[in-house]
Amino acid sequence: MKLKEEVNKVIKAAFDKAGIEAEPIGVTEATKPEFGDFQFNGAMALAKVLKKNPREIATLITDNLDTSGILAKTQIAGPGFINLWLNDDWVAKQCNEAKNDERLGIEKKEDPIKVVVDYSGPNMAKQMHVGHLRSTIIGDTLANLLAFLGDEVIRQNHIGDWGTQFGMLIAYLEEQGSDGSGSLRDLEQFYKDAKKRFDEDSTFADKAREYVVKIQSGDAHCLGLWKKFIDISLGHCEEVYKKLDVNLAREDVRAESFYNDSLAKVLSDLDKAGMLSESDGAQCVFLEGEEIPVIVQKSDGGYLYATTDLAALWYRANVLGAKRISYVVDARQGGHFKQVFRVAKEAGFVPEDVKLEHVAFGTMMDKNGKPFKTRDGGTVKLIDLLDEAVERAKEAIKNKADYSDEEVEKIAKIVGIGAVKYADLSINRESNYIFDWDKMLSFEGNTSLYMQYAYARIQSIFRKYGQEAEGEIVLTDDLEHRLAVMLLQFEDILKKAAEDAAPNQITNYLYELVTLFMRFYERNPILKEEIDEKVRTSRLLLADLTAKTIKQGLSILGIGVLERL
RNA sequence: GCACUCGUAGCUCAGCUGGAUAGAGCACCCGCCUUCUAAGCGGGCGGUCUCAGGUUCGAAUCCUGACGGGUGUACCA
Repeated sequence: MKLKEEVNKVIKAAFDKAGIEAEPIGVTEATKPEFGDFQFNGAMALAKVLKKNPREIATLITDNLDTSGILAKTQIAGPGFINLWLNDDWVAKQCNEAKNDERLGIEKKEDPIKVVVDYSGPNMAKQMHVGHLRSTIIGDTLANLLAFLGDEVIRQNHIGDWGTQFGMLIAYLEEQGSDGSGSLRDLEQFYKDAKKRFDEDSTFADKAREYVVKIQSGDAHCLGLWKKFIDISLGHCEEVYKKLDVNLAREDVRAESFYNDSLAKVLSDLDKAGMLSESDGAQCVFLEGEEIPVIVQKSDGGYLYATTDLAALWYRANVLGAKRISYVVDARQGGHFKQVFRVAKEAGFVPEDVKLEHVAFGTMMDKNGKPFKTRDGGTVKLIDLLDEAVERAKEAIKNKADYSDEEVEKIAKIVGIGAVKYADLSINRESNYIFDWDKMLSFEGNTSLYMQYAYARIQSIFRKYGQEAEGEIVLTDDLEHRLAVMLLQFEDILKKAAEDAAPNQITNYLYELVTLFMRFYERNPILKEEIDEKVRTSRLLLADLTAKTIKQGLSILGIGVLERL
């Protein structure tokens, strides 16, 4: 239900009827319940244009507002605010329609486009650490969200599998024996050991350098080793994805190496476009207004990540046919993407109508506001964080109820992982954020558990009720009214969140929704004997729609719900 | 130096297409389980929205500047 749009239509109709030629600005949610459901603040702005005082204009508008349909009541307040109350019957009717619809009344986009969401992008030479969390889950959420709204989403995992360090790594892998899966269990350690070997033994170092060249020239033996290394390394990532319940599969992997054969063409195309110039022996693109050029080929002939990104942009726009390409990458790469996007557009690699966006996110800091490191200067491994989250959830559940071990496992996974994801998704992605182990694993207040708990409570009501609720939603008080209106806002929220690529708008909404529901739950009993049958049915249905909305919202965030908690 | 970004309660953060008395969570204090799950609900405490100008009927929100944190700044990704 595009709620705002419906209300805006009513305002527009009033404008037409009143003979006001200006296009009305959109309504906004009322800032307080006393001010109704929505407010229209356009009267003040029109004062100058129409040369009338704002209250007069507000009166003119309200006199022409149709209060026989969507709206029940209007009110002029302050300098010329128009407060709008939605009609209970109309709201109830919309809720009734939503509850009978699989998609909760949310239509699929009429004009879907292909969208590439580039996220996660782990480096194959390194263990995934907490810093990779944001890209992975923000990207996954964005992909889920766009897919739900109807776009054709193409997930792309641009893994780092190419570069000089792989010579060293595969040389070391070879030395460690044929299988490698054992010594590769801890990639961080493996890298350190290989590096140590590289630094201490010149014969090994020479071999490593030789292997780099060999992989790049397609030597079968080295390529085989490299593939094995990537396979094992990617397997580690997939273990994390599985634990995180992230929708990234093998077929979404489009590694750096995939673009290897296109790099020379990137250069020649840039040259054809007359954008290439040499500087200090390197091939560069100088952009107007930019101090630093985009280097696409080093003086030694090697290519750089800008070159790969250009090849990837070309591929995504022309082969995959994407109209929106979203890179969910650390904000520190903002300068890089700004330049690469410009080069891609100016060189015609990407058509004008394709939207390129860097969905940037802030850096993780420690409690002192310094870039995050563990005490010993390392990084917190993502897999350890996830395991710890599940462990803590387990502890919290154990003394709650008499669950079987199996149930405890299942619940702890959903609760623990949900908490970690929610903690990350619920903050504005653009700001830096402080990594706080305890906060991330907290189950109090604005956490995923709060939503899961509300969901479980609702399911519990239905278990107790023991039958399907048949009937209609009828709103009987202000709290039910507010809850119902909030439920109808779901689509508006999702649309905005998709546009802004901002998962925290969804968490904010869910939190507010659930807060309202919790109050409703406390104040408006459902199964008590003295409750009128029709009221009971209506409340049951309202609770049901709330549960479905929570479930759908959390599902977009990649967080599960439980029937019992 | 230049560029980007952030600065809101003791702490962690919302709010930023300009709107009415700036909101949560945590922490602290008080109240609520014979009544649908107390991982909950209600109430209290807590703010010169970094500072100074400007635009506006109206600024936490937009603009300019200062200060402070973070980040980036040609052959790593």
